Amino acid sequence: MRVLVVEDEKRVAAAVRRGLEAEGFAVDVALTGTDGEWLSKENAYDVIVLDIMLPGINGYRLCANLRERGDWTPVLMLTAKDGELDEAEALDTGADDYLTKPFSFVVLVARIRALLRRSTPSQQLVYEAGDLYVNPTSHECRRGDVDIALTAREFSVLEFLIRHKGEVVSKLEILENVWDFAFDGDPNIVEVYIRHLRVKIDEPFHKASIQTIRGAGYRLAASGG
Amino acid sequence: MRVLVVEDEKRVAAAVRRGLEAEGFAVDVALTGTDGEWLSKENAYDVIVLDIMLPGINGYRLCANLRERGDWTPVLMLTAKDGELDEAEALDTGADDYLTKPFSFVVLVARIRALLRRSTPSQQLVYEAGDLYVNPTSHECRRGDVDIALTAREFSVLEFLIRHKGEVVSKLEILENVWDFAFDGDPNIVEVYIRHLRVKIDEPFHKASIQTIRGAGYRLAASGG
DNA sequence: TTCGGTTTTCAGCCAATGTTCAGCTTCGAT
DNA sequence: ATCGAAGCTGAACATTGGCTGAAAACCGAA
Repeated sequence: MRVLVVEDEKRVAAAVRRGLEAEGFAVDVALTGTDGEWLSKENAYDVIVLDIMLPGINGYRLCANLRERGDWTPVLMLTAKDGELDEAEALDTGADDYLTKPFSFVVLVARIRALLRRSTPSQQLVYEAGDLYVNPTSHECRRGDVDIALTAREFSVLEFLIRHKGEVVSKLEILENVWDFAFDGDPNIVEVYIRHLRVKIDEPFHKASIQTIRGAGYRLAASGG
Repeated sequence: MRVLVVEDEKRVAAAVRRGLEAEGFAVDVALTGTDGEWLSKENAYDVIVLDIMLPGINGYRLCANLRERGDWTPVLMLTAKDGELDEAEALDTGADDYLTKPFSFVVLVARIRALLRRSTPSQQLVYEAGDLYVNPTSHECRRGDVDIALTAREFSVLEFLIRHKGEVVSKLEILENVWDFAFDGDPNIVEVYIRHLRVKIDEPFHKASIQTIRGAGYRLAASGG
């Protein structure tokens, strides 16, 4: 799967690239609208991630140009928090979805997958570890056949853990992937959410699927604890 | 795998080179930012390790220049303990990760591997020596099919030994690789940890996989003792 | 605006881990 | 057989990392 990222803030570009590559996408980055336009003509991408504010050609135009020449590659627009983007305008120019900065990897990847699913149906992702079941698409979580209600954050943390089941993931990795990459609060928050998850998905079932590896991080037992 | 190390403190540069070569990387070292820039243009590296404070072009600039010309080789930034690096700034210029001095080889190598894994997913490393099994990714250790719980330090020491199974490794090497560069405590600590490991991975199984080579160091039997 | 749920901060606590140390044992050279 | 160096060991001590409950801040819906 090839993704083109057009984004001038290097930091965001690098972060997005990292996140997507970790997911197994092949990523090209363009730092200006002009480069982006050129790359999009040269290559066939499966998705284009497009910032609005760009040197050279801006995101709206670039997207409009694509559609103009009959290129219907799914486009995901990125936009700063306030104003800047008029949702209507984005969708008018032919974008398929948009995302407000700052956002977390988990959300970004989810949106991209959603776009891909539209163009290439099939393969809906669900994760399992033992009798633990997590479906990001429908936002469902179950242990055996007991439904478990999770808040958005709790869900993201669990999703990240289960995607890496059996591996140790450090608190920092969790923080970087689940929170905005701009997040600079107390890393203790990860511990707090681990606790919430344990209370919801482990303790009632007398399980211990979330293990602490002191000095290294946490690990979700691949077999469900 | 080719690594470029740009670092002006000769001592650190030499240490890093040694450590990485021992890991099987091909290492080029540049002592100034200018040299580093030139080398990075001439050759295709898999990772670049970049100090911030450099004569000639500094680390930030060098990294920014790379990205500017569309080179997205993973960059790991090195930084002195306090101030100097603003994490945000490092990531702004397009670095993929950063590491605060002093750091240990094991950590450095782990970070580099993590970066490589992002660009080339899959291949998770596990080590074996006879019936002894060590998996750094999941932080698991097993003798036969008995799980063994190790602390972070113990694990690092064992990881180092098993990566060099069959070879004699000196106490100093262990110290330099597992502890921080700057560690200046009692070298006896290595003996202490060897003891801990023997108690956990050998004695219960009536094995003697960690052998003492008097006057030279230790050796983990390649056949598992 | 108020309210309830969610997210985040905070501070104290506890236990696991890391480190030092001093005395002991083993080894090998003489 | 003796001696010194190297290594072993158990215990004491210091430090850190992680846990937890509660309070504060935040946010969106009514």
